[in-house]
Amino acid sequence: MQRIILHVDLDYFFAQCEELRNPSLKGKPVVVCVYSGRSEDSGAVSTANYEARKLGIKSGIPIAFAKRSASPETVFLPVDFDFYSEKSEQVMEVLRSFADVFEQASVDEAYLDVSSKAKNFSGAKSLAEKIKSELKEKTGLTCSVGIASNKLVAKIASDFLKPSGLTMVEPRKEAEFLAPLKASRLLGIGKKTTERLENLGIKTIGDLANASPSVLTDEFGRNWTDYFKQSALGIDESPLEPFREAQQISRITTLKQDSNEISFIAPVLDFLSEEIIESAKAEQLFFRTISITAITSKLETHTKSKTFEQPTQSLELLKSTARELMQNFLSQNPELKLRRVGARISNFSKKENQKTLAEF
DNA sequence: CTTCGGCTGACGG
DNA sequence: CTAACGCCGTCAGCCGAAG
Repeated sequence: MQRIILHVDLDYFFAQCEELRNPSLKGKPVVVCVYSGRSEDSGAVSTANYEARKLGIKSGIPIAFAKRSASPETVFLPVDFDFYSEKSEQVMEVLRSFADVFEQASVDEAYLDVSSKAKNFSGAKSLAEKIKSELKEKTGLTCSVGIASNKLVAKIASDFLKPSGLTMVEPRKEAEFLAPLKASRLLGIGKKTTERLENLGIKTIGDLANASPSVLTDEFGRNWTDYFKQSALGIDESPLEPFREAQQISRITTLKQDSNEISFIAPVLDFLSEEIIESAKAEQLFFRTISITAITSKLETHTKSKTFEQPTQSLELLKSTARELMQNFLSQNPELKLRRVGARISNFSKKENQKTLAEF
C-alpha cells in the first residue's frame, strides 16, 4: 500500500515564537537561552533565528560563547516553555485537521498520513501548500514540509530546504534523493557514529548504501547494519504512532555550586521530586522505579535506581528514595563533587494495585 | 532459555 | 589568555540474577 506522509517542522520554533510575541524583534538576531543561574552567562543556547545563525550562533553552544560572536543588536532571551507549548497546541490542532492519521513527534514537529486525503503526490503537494498558508494565517508561524512515502524520508525532506521550505521525494526516487546527503542525516547517526563511519571511508548515505555488509557488521553488529542498509535506500515501514505513552518523567537541575554534601543536595532533589509528582498526577501515572542522576564537575554522568513491587504515586517515597540513592552514591564516591543532579520515575502503570488475571 | 532490574552511552529536539 | 556547557526524553546494549 503506497502511503503519502508529510513531515511538518516549525522553523526555528522558540525564536519564531518570540518574534511573534514581540514583532520589533523581526530582522534582528534572536537567541533563546537556557540559563543555569550559576553565573551571569552560564547556560546553553536553545534556539537561534536565522539572523543569529549567520553570526555562527546555533543550538547547544554555551551562552558566553554566543555572546562573543554576537552583534550589538543581538537579543538574548530566556526560554518561556509555557508560551511555546501554548503555541504548539494551536499549531497541532490545525495540522491534525489535515491528516488521516496524525503523530505529534515533538513540541515543533508532526507527521501527517494524508494517503486518502491527497490521493496522489501531486495532490499532496497542493495540500502541503494549503497547510503552510493556513498555519501562517491561523497561528502566524512558518514551517518547512517534507513529502515522501515514509516517515524517514519525509523527515529528511523537511530539513532539506529551510526555512519555509517544501520538498517532495516521489516514490522510487528515495535512494537517489538520499545518496548525496551526509550519513549523519539519518536518525541515530550522531557525532560518535559519524566518526566510526568515516574511519571506514563512509561519508554520505550513498556510501552507506554501497558499503560492504560484512565490514559494517564487524563494526556495528547485525541490528545496526540492517537498519543502516534499509535507511540508506530510503526504506522505512514504521507506522505513525498517534498515542505514544510516556516511558519516564525526569527533572534535572544545575546546582548553585559544585557539592558533595547531602544536606545541600537533598532539598534540591525534594524540589525536583515535587515537580515530577505533579506531572505524574496530571497524567494519572503510577510508577515502580525511582532513579537519580549525578553529573560530576567533569560532566560525567552516573545513575542509580531502585524498583518497588507496588506501583505508587507517593511524593514521600520518591523524596526518601532519591535521598537514599544519592546518599549511597556520595558515600561510595567521596572524591567526587557534583555539578548537576536529577531525579526520574519510570516503569509506569495506569492504576495503583493493578490486578493480574491470576488474581481474579 | 527468557525476563527483569540496573546501568551506561548515544542521540535528538 | 583559555575555556566556557541545559534540560527532557528515547532507545540499544550489556551484565547478572531470577524465573
